[in-house]
Amino acid sequence: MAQRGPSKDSTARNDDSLFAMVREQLEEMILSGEIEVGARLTESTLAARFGVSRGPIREALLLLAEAGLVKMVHNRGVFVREVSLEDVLQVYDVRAGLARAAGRLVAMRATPELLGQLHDLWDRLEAARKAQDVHLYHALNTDFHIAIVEATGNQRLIDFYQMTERELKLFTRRGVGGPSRADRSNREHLEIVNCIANGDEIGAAEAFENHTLAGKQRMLDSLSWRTLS
Amino acid sequence: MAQRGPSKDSTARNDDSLFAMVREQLEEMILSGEIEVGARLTESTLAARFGVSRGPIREALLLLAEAGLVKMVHNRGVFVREVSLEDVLQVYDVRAGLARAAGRLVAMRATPELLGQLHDLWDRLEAARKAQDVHLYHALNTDFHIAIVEATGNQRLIDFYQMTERELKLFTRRGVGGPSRADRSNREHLEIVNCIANGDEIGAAEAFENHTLAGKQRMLDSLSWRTLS
DNA sequence: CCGTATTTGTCCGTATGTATG
DNA sequence: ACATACATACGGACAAATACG
Repeated sequence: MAQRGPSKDSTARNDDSLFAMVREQLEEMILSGEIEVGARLTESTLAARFGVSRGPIREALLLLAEAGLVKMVHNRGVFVREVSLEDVLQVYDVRAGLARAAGRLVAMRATPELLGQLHDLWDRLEAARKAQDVHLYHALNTDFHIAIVEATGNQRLIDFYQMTERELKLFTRRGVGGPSRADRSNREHLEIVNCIANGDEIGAAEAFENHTLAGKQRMLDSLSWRTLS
Repeated sequence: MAQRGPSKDSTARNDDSLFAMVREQLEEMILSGEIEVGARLTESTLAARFGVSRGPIREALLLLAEAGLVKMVHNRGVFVREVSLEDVLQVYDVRAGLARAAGRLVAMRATPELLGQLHDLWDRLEAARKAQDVHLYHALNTDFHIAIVEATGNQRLIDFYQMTERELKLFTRRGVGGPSRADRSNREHLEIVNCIANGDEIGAAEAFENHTLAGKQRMLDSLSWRTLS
């Protein structure tokens, strides 16, 4: 009897293990908003939904809890974590530090390929800004930051940054709005690229750090704009 | 039949769940060196050792893998991770960024209690330095850094810093040696404390960041000293 | 306040995949 | 290269704890 490999009903992917697959799918469902914030995740329900046993489900939930996406309460269950404004502000402060490290490291090992990629991303950011396409700008903005962080080749830095990315996405997925001041944001992007191109470690570190802190402030501004309007 | 609560043979602690208890114990065994680097961790063996089933063992191992202490290979097993020199250097770079964020944040919310604690730690560091007690200095050094990071009240920053702490401990537990230049290290500590006391955000950030990068260099120096001697 | 139902936490059995002689 | 042995990955079932009526 086929005890293994239940053939995965939808979006069949041949990943390492079942719990890794479940983890990815659940993460996507949570971040996309398919599962609402604060909702309860029942193991047996998920097991039926994914067509697997409760074992892999438990393991996936454990990893999601470690990643901060869900909260496990002993003998009570797991719930999608609600990220408060204070949480987000703290995450931004951490990101500022990570960004500084990334800027410093990437300026030491800038390749023509990376600079080309960044310039390309900048052009598309500029286009999105002029077209006032907030969603596209936001997506490209994330890509730009990730590209720099990944270019450091520092795996822990990449992991940490991705963790903050997930947490921020969990917060902002209910909709970012308001005037995002993309003009200033993209000017800062350009300064970062220039510092990297010049091999200016200190400048790149400072620019990326300040860009992150400015992003924190911009998010606060756009939030207060929402409450006022 | 008592399916729950197998009475825990040694060092009985009443924690939340079995997997949390197993995780703590295993982490301690790995970091203390009771389990050697590269060793294989067999589920059934651990299950017998801890007096629990393989379920909680799997979950604990999963968390340890996420923390970077062990490495899981699909359908092969889990092994205590070997931390290379490159890994450690990368961790130091990340810590530099985290330290900068911590310095900036803590200078904004310095309390007399914290300053008293830091001054006390500094005095003890100075005593350990003069007594040339390398082990004590190292332990106090860790306490000093942790105290600053925890004083930020930023939970993610604290978590990230603790992760780097574990990874470094996994590397240096085979013995740090050589001339550690504790005189310069503690001078830098004093500068950090002074900046915090003055509410100098930029200075504290810069001092803590540079102290971390200098620590990276000092570790490199002490390592080359070992290979030469 | 108590009984019942649902869910979590845990244990055990079995098939698959890898390593070894 | 083949067969055997062992460990992992998963599925299923039972007891305790919580939630609800």
